[in-house]
Amino acid sequence: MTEVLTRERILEAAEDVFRRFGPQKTTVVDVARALGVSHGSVYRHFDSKVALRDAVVEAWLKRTSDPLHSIVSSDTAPPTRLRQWFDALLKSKRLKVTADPELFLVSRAIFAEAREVVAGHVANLVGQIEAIIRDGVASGDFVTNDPHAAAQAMFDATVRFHDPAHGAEWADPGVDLAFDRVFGLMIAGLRK
Amino acid sequence: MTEVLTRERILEAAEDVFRRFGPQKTTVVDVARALGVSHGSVYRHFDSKVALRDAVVEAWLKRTSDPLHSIVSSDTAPPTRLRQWFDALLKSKRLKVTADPELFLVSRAIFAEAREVVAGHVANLVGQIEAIIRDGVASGDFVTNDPHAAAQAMFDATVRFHDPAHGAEWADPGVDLAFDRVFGLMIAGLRK
DNA sequence: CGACTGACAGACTTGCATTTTTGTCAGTCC
DNA sequence: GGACTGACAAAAATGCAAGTCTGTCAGTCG
Repeated sequence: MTEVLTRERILEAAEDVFRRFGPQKTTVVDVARALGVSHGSVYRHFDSKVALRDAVVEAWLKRTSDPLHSIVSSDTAPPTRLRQWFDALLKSKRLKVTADPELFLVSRAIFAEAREVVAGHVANLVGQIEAIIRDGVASGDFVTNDPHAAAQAMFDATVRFHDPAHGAEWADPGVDLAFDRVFGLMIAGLRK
Repeated sequence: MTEVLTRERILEAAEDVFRRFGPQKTTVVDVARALGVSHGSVYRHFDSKVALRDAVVEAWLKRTSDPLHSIVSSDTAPPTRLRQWFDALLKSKRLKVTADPELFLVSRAIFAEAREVVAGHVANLVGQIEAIIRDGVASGDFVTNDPHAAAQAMFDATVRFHDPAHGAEWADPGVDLAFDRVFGLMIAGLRK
């Protein structure tokens, strides 16, 4: 009758419970209870509560970067595509602040702890920017002899608009204008 | 024999005591004791402990922006001058993390609270960048029809390198390279 | 008269005893 | 035999009583 307990079932249940109670307030006994098992069983799949929390946030972050892939491989002109990509990234980040404030707060903490969960996520995003820049170089829209460095630079320069540490500033009505200015300067640099 | 109690004398004493004990741990009675007065007297000059703390941090931040003025008005070529200015800013910020970790931590908190103390500091810095950009436009080194927007963009794009929220990342040996990439892209955007 | 004091109420901290939670592991059960 | 349980020790969180700090204000003192 009962399904076998898998990593995936635990992750799903944990995300639900985290969302209800906030990750700070939920205990691994709560997660186990939601699955109808003892908390000892959860420890067969995750070494610690921190590992579980990180895995939940990782999956949640992955759902940010996945839909952006379709923009990367669209056939819009690279400068416009780059803008669409960033707009989608920022929109998704802002949605997360309002839709999942609890998980957003944890991701903020995890970013600060510089865990390698985040390094993977960032590398993925930078890779996507790089792909668009390479297309732009091929089409003659962009000029750069190091697309990877340019992609890193764009990611770093837009930290204020996508890093959870700055989440509070996104409510300010001036951020859109601020992003516009930064994006304009970057794209001018790429167009040379 | 005893001097009159002034705002300035309180600020000086408070900064000293904050540096010793950390602003969290120092009480206004401690500050008053350092001045040989009762804490009630401190309240004649500052409305609250928060107001005192903000004033101390304001003075401390002002000492960052003041020495940068001499770079703004130097006669180095604008692109080089802009780089020197940023190098000086980042160096000073990093010095503060190590030299005054206690005050640095408070400034982090104050930045997050978005107090208007910080708005003034930022406006000042952006004004300095703007002045260098205007010189660059005059000399033909830079092309932009909105030097103020360009200055704001440069400030926002370098948030990762000067905002206290990112202080922990400055220890990473890769930051210098990261700043180089961002600065290179921005300057290319200004040169057009 | 105005700079300054210090007693005071209420808000906020601290320290500590109690309870909860994490993480382990010997043992059960299918 | 391997998935799972639940009693257990150690670590961490909680609540709460006692102490400390902030901010005020009536009153002193030169």
